[in-house]
Amino acid sequence: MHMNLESKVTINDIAKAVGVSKTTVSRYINGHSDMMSERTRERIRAVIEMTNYQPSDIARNLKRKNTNLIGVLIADMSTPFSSVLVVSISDYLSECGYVPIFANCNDSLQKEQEMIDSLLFRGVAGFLVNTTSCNNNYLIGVASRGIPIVLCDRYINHYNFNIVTFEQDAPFFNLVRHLKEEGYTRPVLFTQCWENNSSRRRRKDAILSAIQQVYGYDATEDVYLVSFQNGLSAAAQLDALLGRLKPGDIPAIIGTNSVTTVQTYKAIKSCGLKMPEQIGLCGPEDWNWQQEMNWAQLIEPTITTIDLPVRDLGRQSAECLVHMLKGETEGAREIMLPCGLNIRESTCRLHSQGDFG
Amino acid sequence: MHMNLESKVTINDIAKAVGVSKTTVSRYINGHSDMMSERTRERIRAVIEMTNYQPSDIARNLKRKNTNLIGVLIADMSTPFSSVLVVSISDYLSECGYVPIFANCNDSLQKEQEMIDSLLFRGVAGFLVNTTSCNNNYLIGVASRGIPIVLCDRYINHYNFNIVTFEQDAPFFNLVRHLKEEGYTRPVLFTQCWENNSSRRRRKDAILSAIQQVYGYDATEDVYLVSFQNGLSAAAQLDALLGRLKPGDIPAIIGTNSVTTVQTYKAIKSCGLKMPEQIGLCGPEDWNWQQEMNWAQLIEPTITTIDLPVRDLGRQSAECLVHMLKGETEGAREIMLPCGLNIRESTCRLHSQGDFG
DNA sequence: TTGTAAGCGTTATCAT
DNA sequence: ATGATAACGCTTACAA
Repeated sequence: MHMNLESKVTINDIAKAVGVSKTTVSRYINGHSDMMSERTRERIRAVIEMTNYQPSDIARNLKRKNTNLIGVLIADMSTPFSSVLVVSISDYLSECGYVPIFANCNDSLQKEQEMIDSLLFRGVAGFLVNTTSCNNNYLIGVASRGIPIVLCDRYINHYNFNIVTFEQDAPFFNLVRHLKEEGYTRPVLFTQCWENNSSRRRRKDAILSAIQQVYGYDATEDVYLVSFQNGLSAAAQLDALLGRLKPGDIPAIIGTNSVTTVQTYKAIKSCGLKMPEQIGLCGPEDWNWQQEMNWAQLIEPTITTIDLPVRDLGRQSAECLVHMLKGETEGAREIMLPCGLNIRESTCRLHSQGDFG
Repeated sequence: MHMNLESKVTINDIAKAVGVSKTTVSRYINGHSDMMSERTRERIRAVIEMTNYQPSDIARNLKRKNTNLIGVLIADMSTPFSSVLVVSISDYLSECGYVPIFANCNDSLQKEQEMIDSLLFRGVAGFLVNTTSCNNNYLIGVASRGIPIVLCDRYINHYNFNIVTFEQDAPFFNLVRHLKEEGYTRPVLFTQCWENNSSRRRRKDAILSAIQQVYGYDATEDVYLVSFQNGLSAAAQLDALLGRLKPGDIPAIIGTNSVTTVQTYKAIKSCGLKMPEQIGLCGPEDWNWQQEMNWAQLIEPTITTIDLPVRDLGRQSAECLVHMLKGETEGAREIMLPCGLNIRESTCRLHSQGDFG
């Protein structure tokens, strides 16, 4: 059975029932029972168990002037990426006795600051943030007051935050090399705006640098900005790309996130291009849903992806924050999570008959 | 600019600065400034604004013995359904000044009860629950202590909870009628286990009843249990179905959730059946992602779905709970949200040339 | 080994 | 119209 639901039992009740002062009970609760008579200890234990007493977090927090609340700021909660992140953060923090409070910032810097304020007044012990902006003085201000902050897959300029990100260079290098091996002569980028999104920007840079290394030229000209608002649809950009192709060019498009990649997939399909023969497509898979719903394996052809371990991202950043909260920090550092490469049909011109998972 | 980040200012500081007692300041904060001199009121206002003072939630909660915390229990946070739900609940509650605390129950009744306990001790003001079980005496116990609870798309037997669900009868009736019109002679159900999932059970019943009405027979025999664990894969069940078909039967499969439907899609594809000609497929779309990532429109053929307004579910149940918290309740009631029917290629045998969005 | 008492930042009950 | 003062449930010097 569970707690006595009738009336909230307090430390006073326990003390009275046992016949000791509440100081003694408090000591017991907090594990300072070393210098306590075995008899007292046992009786307190018994009564606490019987009554199913649990100390009030609220009173505790008031006294200790700290809470076990963690503010978690998510740039845009409505993405598949975020939902995986949220689950993993939530699972780990509650394992450790912390309570995550999630705040959806809707990609608005202003909303983000409001949330920070509100969470601060609520007394959160630290922040886990997948922030909206690259230049976030407000967050820097909070950090420099000594409030523990860990960044999830985001950079902020001019300040050394603890940070957990995905490894970019190696996987994108491998991907680009694969594209070359498959005979694609023109690797290009389709990306949403990277202005205020540090991880998008880093990804773009990593890809350009991989192309530089593998193909030996600067592909900056082949970065296509995709947007879902102002006419820069994937379809429009695909048209633009096709128009700029030289004779003999075989293009391969790298999307910088799953939405862009999916939109590009649709565009390629509807203009009748043969994939992977005439054009290749690939992108990161920021979306570790149950295998049962994996779009990249559902559609035809299946899509080559770089596998971002979003669950790990959540867990590791939460772990890192918990370390900081316990004062076990050793200076700002960056954790880079290794990413896998899932080669699938959409980029395999040569062995189209191959064995794809 | 934002709050003074230097030191937490308390009601005492304000009182001292203004030169009044903290009682007066407290009155001001809580809007009991009716019988207060204009002068005092104004001076308090000014100092509060200057210092950016905000009363401590913790102290407040301790004193008032209630909090603005809402426990939100989610059966399985890792589903697309849940992630949409979480966002909408979060958005609405924080609009109203409440703080949602999400708990992932991992489909475990035990975990759910632990979470309830922990949240109760933490002092949550109420619960929003998408619970695991149909028979949840523990939850009933909590409810009968007067703690406000609203159920999201879930039923619990033997107790009248406030509840928000999806309308089932009309949309499934329309769907089944559509199947008949398209010439499918054998509507069948593919569903995961409904034992402990009240909404799955209700959906199954609604579909069977629709078949009864439209086709005039009881299709209980054509309910196929799909599982991702013990050999009852969608592929295996599809085999079973095909084996039981009579000459001339044209089957249409109705999945009870998106995962089942997607798995069935894969199975149909890999056994080479022509869809929609030889077999139909449809299911609910419990997954209102950005339109950009909608699987049902991404794959070929596109899939006919019943559109469950998950965002509305979250918002309405949160609204309902807030009403209860404010004491504006008028007895237990059920809100049924209307669902749309998206007819797409996968069930259109007759007008396969038709215009599908 | 245990207890007393002060205080965390509020609100609420009396007074004045 | 405003102020003392006592809680709320807990922790922590300091005492004993």
